[in-house]
Amino acid sequence: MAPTLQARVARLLRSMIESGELAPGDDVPSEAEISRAHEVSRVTVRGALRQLEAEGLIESGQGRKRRVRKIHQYDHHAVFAESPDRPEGTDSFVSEATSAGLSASTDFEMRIEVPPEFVARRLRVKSDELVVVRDVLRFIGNEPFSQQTSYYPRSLAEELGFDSPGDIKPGTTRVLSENGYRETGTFDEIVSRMPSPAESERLVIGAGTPLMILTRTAVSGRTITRLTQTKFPADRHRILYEIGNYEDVAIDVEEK
Amino acid sequence: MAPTLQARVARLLRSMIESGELAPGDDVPSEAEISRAHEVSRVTVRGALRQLEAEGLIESGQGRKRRVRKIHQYDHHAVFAESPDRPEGTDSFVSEATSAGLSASTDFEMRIEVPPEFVARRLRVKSDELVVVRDVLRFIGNEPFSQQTSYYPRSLAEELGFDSPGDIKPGTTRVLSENGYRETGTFDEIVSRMPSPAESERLVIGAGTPLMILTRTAVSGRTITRLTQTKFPADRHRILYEIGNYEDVAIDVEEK
DNA sequence: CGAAATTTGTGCGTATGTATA
DNA sequence: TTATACATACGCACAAATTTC
Repeated sequence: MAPTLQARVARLLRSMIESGELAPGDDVPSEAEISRAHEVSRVTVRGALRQLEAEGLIESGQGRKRRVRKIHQYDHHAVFAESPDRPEGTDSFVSEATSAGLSASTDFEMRIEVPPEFVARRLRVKSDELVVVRDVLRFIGNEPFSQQTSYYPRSLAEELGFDSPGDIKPGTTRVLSENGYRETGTFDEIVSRMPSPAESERLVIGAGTPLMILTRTAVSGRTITRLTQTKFPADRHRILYEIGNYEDVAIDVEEK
Repeated sequence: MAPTLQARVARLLRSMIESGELAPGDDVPSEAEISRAHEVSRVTVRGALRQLEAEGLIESGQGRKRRVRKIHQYDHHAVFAESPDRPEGTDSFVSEATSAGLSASTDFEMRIEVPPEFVARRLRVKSDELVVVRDVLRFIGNEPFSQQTSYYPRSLAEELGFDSPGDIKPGTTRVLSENGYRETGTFDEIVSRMPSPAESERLVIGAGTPLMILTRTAVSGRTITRLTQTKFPADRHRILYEIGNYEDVAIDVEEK
């Protein structure tokens, strides 16, 4: 069977991107140009471009020229990211970003609410029991970077005194650790899916880029201390797990 | 600003899905029906449906009715999946699947080739040096499940005798382990992106579902023993990391 | 800085092809 | 085989945002 017109146009543009003829950041030819050059209707051209956008290769917006998407790459070191053994008052996020010469900031919010069903299940609290929620939206410059929501059993938060809306700045794992709840185990779940419109807006996610969602349930001895769910726009993030001893060999992991 | 027509239609259908009025597996009303009911053109309806498809909420295909997507969920236990301490001749995949009453199978292929650049870098071999490649495509029933490619330094493969195209069935980590290369450390990278057309075809991935890619570099003492890259269609997979001791509390992690 | 040109987004109509039911 | 439903493809017009002058 012959490939369709729009498939042919898409393949042509795709190969231009993959070969580097169209480099990240470059303008993609306009709909009109492609239409004229290949003598196809604008509908056909849009069909082709839509495919490339869905593949995450290009980005577009009303009035803007289409561009070949460029991808940065931030690393989330899952094993160490929330370690209590780091300088006071810093997130792993802020320290990693500033050391790379980037301006990082966070929006912080705290509230007490009835937990979503899946949170209640993992924290083993009754579904009508309240939990303390800490919400962090992280930025690099003006760009949203990740969004994180943590849930704590209310009893635990009360015991350690972070149940008041007065906010305790970064370092809840540290507070837990210093009060006899050092984490002894973590259970991480990683899934990926396309963002909802609300998530797209909040995290400024273009079409064709998925969300990675890391859900960590942490344990101290026999106590479940927290559930933290982090949403990462997948075009800017990589999640790393360094396990065991690999330091003798220094694995080289730049890019891709 | 007033939302556009297609945005309104999309929002309406989305809320029907989220509320459960349209359940997973249900037929979505046809383009013609929606067009008549809301008195909008078919182009507008298609615009709305395309958004929902890009969000991964519905699936479509020429001639078929659109359906609300249903998602299974298979768990990849990253820490234990490739442990050498499992019964001979099984992968974690086959054993987990068959114990759940599912028919699992694999397509296996072995070859020797010049490694991609990122593989050479991680394995620390010269980019013109050959590596042994083992390729596995896993199925549940007739449905592709995941695709995995492993790379081994040729010298190591020769030493352990799995460098001939004669194929060694599952259990390379076991062979390594039994010959003095028990893994002492792993370095995992997890990224997510939309699949290329080739990947979509091979793994049968519908529009609106991302790929999760897990790249593991394994180390035994001072030797880098392998690089394994696994591609998971994100609608059917969850990657889990169980770290430390959490067994006293048995975290409840069904669904979502 | 403001106006004009460009570019993409939305929206209508119509027709034909093709896979599925 | 027939009917249905989606995919592709053409034409046109205007709106909205950005880019360029």
